[in-house]
Amino acid sequence: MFSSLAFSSDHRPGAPRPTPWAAVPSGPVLHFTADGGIYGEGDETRSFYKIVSGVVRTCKFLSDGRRQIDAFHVAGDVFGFEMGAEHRLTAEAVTDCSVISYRRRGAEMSAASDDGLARQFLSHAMRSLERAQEHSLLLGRRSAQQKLAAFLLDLADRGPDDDMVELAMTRLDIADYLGLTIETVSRTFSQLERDDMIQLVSIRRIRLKDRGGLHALGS
Amino acid sequence: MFSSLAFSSDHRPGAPRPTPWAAVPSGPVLHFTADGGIYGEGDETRSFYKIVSGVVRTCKFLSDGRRQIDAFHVAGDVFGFEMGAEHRLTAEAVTDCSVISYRRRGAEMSAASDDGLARQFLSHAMRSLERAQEHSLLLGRRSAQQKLAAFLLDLADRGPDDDMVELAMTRLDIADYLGLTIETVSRTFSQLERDDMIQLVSIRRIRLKDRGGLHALGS
DNA sequence: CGTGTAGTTGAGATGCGTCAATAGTTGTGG
DNA sequence: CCACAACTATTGACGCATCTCAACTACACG
Repeated sequence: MFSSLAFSSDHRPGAPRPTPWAAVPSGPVLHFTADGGIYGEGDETRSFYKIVSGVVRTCKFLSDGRRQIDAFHVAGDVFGFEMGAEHRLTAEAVTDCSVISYRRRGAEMSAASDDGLARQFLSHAMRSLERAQEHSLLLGRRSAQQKLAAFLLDLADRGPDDDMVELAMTRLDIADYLGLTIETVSRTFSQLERDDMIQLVSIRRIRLKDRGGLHALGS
Repeated sequence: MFSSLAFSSDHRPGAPRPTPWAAVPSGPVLHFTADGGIYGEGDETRSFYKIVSGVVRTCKFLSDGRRQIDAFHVAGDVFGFEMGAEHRLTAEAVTDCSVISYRRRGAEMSAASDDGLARQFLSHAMRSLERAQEHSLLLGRRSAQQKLAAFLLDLADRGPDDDMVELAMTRLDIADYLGLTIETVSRTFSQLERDDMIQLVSIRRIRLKDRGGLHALGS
């Protein structure tokens, strides 16, 4: 099953969402423009963040410039929470976005006195772990078609319309998330359209015409 | 850097290790023989485990029988700790091994009253997450040579001898961990030997002849 | 209406998978 | 100690999925 695909949100439209980190003193709301950097690998972990609006990617880079995107984060998601002194990933805005920043020190002190908060952090970490493990299965053992199908189904599940997907990210982002090249992503979209499983309505809009078929690809 | 490769232990020989989960009431020590199942995906999470001796793998299966090994766990490592009611992975003994089982209920109750314990769980989850993310980078963006080189260097780092690696697992296990086939693993070992970077002393013993070269492969 | 960026498509190369044969290793029983 | 079976690993030949390089197209923005 492709229940998660290592996205960072369980948010479903209409589902009630607990107010996270209520006890953590929050900092200002920050705004970033598309492709703007939020923090880099190795930066000091002064804060972590919760998205108000927009999409954020967290990723790692190889020395040759290639990139592996770890996850896409959407409204309500928390990212950048670390135990160590440095961020292990880079965070960048995929679209224009607004995020609330929480002071790390504040969170740690709160956790020391607020047991429920420690629980929330743990719960968050375990959900992230689950997604990372699902993502490993996808990266290690799936074909390009299966990767794209799972990706689209996952996006559809969290969007408002079950059959229409709005892509916030470029083909390059998708490729770097799925461990492919942009050419393979593009060709595979075209192939899925020829197979009548999807319709490329516009460059950033995809209609799922055969969810059953897409799901079956990943058997 | 290949600092971790998603293995589950930071243990270095001789390094002091804190006694984890001291406040959790521990159950009996269990013994498993090589290739024995410890728990399966979907099993109720009654317990989690700490390894006394031996090696354990945690993995997921696809419907076609293919497997993605998530991590190899060695003495001192904790595995099987979950938030949900069911295990999301399968755990199997790679070698004969002994593990201490901890009752989940006990752990949760302790965490509710023991703040330090909640912290330890969080710390464990964050380390697992870090490894899973490193593993995703490896699976998504590395060649077979780079995967094997990183794997060997990681094993060497945690073994007693920096230049000699003892493989507890079969080629199939290695392949399923790195997202390859046994043939590719075997061929790549042979190629690395031809390139004078390693020596296949015996089927389960590999001498690293050029750590610098191996490291450089992953640039 | 040009210019730049993002996406698509094609042709060819290649790395890894698949299938198949061989070799080595381990365990068992005579 | 040897013979045999079963399992594990290696090697080769070949095919295919994906990557690479390159040309072309579509769209956004001045």
